[in-house]
Amino acid sequence: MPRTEHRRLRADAARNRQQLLETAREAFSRHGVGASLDDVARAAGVGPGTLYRHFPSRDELVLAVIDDGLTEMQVLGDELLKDSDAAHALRRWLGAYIEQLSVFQGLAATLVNPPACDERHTCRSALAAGMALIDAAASAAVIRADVDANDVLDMAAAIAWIGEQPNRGARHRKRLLELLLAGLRNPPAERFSAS
Amino acid sequence: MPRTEHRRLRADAARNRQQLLETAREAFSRHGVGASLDDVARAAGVGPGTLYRHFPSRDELVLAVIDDGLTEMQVLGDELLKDSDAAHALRRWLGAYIEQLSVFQGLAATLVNPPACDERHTCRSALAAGMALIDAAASAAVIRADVDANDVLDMAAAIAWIGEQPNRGARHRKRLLELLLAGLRNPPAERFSAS
DNA sequence: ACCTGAACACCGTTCAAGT
DNA sequence: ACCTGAACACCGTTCAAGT
Repeated sequence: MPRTEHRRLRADAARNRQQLLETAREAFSRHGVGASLDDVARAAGVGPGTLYRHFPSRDELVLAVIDDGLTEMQVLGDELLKDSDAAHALRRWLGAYIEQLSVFQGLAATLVNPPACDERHTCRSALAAGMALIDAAASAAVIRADVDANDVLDMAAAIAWIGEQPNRGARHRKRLLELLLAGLRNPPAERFSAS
Repeated sequence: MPRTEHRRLRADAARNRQQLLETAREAFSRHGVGASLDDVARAAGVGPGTLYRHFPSRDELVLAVIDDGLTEMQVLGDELLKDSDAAHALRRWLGAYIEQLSVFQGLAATLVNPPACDERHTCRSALAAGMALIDAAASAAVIRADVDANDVLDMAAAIAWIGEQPNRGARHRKRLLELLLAGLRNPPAERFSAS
């Protein structure tokens, strides 16, 4: 069952909520996560107050819209954890994560924002799955053991952020992911003298 | 002479322009580059129309405020180009560049945006200086020769972007820069099988 | 040539009134 | 219990009138 109906709602309220989610997805696709919430409410056929009742903040609405995608990230992470090739598993997951953060313009910022992406959200489960993969790769010694897993996830989000800038796209994301992976794979600076 | 007076202006116009720049710097420091332009104009003692006359867009104002900082980046780049240690020079410059992009919340996005950072701006000279350093490092074989210099600059901006997110800061930027440098220094994936 | 500030359009958010 | 939509505050942007 979809997590978007986890709470018991009156029939009309559930319908409104669903309608808001669909309309919001459409609006975010077209105009990014900064799309006008007034327009969303209007297109969903409800008053602005109804939107705010269901989703107290923009971030809340954004996270609800991509809830399914985040669940997929978690499921994928759990599956890839069984993969015997930890390096391959990590690359796959990070690639998928970056693409997930790129479905709406401005989405990366929402996921990187701790107040938005808190314990109540699927977002956290997705990140936890990613951290497990990073840890596994470190244990298998296919990446360095001295990197902070949160830094890796931050870098992935940063790559998605770059990709959503003008004149950039999927190709850039791929290249930058390779750059990140190269940095993970290799020992810290030797030839680079500190400061 | 400061580039902020490159055009001849009537005395009162020049004074207004200078006042706007100072007030804007203050506002951007406090509220990020998204600060209210109305407030800036009010605090500078001019009407909103005057602000728009001097700076047709927010990006234009932002770039004017950090113009000196960008010039410093260019000068630093030119100096470091003479450094015999190309790896050290690159690290120094990228570190300074990341810090420069972190002086205001949201600044990194402005610099990454091509329509904002175009040929008329000091911003381009700064980026050119950085690219020269990257090329020099590649020629000296202290970094891989197959990385796109623009990707490196993008990554630096992305690191600054991460650093301006909640719960992150200068320490994160340092760590992530090391991660980037490790990726530059080392050959592309071997152990990581493609796809 | 430059400045002023009213005016317009738009948006997020709240809340009293309704069902 | 939930919805409605008017109302409020705020902001970017323009432009006619002024000096």
